[in-house]
Amino acid sequence: MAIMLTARMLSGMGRDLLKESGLTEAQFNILMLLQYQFPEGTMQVELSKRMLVNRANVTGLVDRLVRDGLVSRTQKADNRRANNICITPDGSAALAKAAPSYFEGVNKLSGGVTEAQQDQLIATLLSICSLIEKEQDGAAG
Amino acid sequence: MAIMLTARMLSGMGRDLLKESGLTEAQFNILMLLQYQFPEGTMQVELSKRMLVNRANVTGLVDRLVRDGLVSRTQKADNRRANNICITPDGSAALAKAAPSYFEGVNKLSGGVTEAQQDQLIATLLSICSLIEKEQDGAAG
DNA sequence: TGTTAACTGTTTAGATATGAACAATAGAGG
DNA sequence: CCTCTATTGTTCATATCTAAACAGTTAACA
Repeated sequence: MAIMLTARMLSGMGRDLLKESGLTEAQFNILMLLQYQFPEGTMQVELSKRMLVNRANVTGLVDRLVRDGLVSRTQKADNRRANNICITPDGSAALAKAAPSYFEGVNKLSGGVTEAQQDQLIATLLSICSLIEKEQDGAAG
Repeated sequence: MAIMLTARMLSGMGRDLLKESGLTEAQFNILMLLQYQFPEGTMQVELSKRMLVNRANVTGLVDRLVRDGLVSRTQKADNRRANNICITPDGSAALAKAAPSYFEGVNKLSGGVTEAQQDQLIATLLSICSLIEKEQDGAAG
C-alpha cells in the first residue's frame, strides 16, 4: 500500500531532520503533545491513545525521557493508579531546539503539493481511518 | 501528520487480519515479494530496498523465516558475498492461507473510497515521495 | 457493604527497526 | 598484479512496538 511506503519515507525524513537534536520521532511526538496539548501534564494512557500505540510502549518511552530529564513522572493525587507526565524545562528546550528544522523540512513538502491536494489527501485519509474503525467495531461486535 | 496516523491504523488492521495466520506484516510482505516478484529468489539487499528498511533488519527477518521454514537462504554461486532468499513450499502455503482474509479486509477499505479518490490519493503520495527523495539528495549533495 | 468490572501502569517475551562497525568479497583502474 | 572502493551480510547496542499476564486502584451496582 502506497500509504505505508510513504509513511516509511516520511519517517525516515523525520529521523534525518531530528538527528541533530538527538531526539527520536516518538520522543519528539510525546514532547509536542505535552508542550502544546497538555502543558499541565497528562496520564500515560492518554499519550498512548493520541499516538495510537500500546500502553506498554508508553511506559518505556517515558522511562527513557525521564532518564534524559525531558519529562517528569509523578503519581496523581486524585488517582493512585495514574501517573502525571509533564514536560520539563529541559524538555521544552530540547523541543525548541529540534522543532524549527523539523518543520522547515515538513514545510518543504507542503510547498510541493497544492492546497487542494492537501485537503483532498487529508479528507481521503480520514475517511479511510473511519472505515478502519468501523471494520474493527464490526469484528469486535 | 495524517499520513503517519493512517499508516499506523492500517498497520494495526493488517496485524488483525494476519493474526490468525501467525504471520507478521513484515513476514507477509517478504513472502509476497518472494512469491510474486522473485520466484527464483533474490538477495537480502534487494528485499531491504523494496521494503525501505535497513539491511541489518532483513538479516533478522530472514533468520526468523528460515527458522519457521518459510524461506530458504543459500549462498549464491556467482557472488560469495550474497545470499539467495527463496520462498519454500511451506512459505507459499502460509501465504496462500493468509492472503485471502488479508485482501478481503483491504478491499473493504477500497470499497469505501471512490476510484477517483484512490487515484488522487496515490498521485499525491507519489509526489510526496519524490519530494522526499529530492530533499534527501539535496541534503546529501 | 461487598462483589464485580473497568482502568492504569508495569513486566515479560518477542518482533521490528536503525546506525555503526566489521569481515569477506567483488570490481575498477593503474 | 595491486590498491582502492563499493557491495553484501552480520553483529552489537539501542529504541520502538505488540500482546499477554499481572497488581493495584477505582467505579458500578446489586
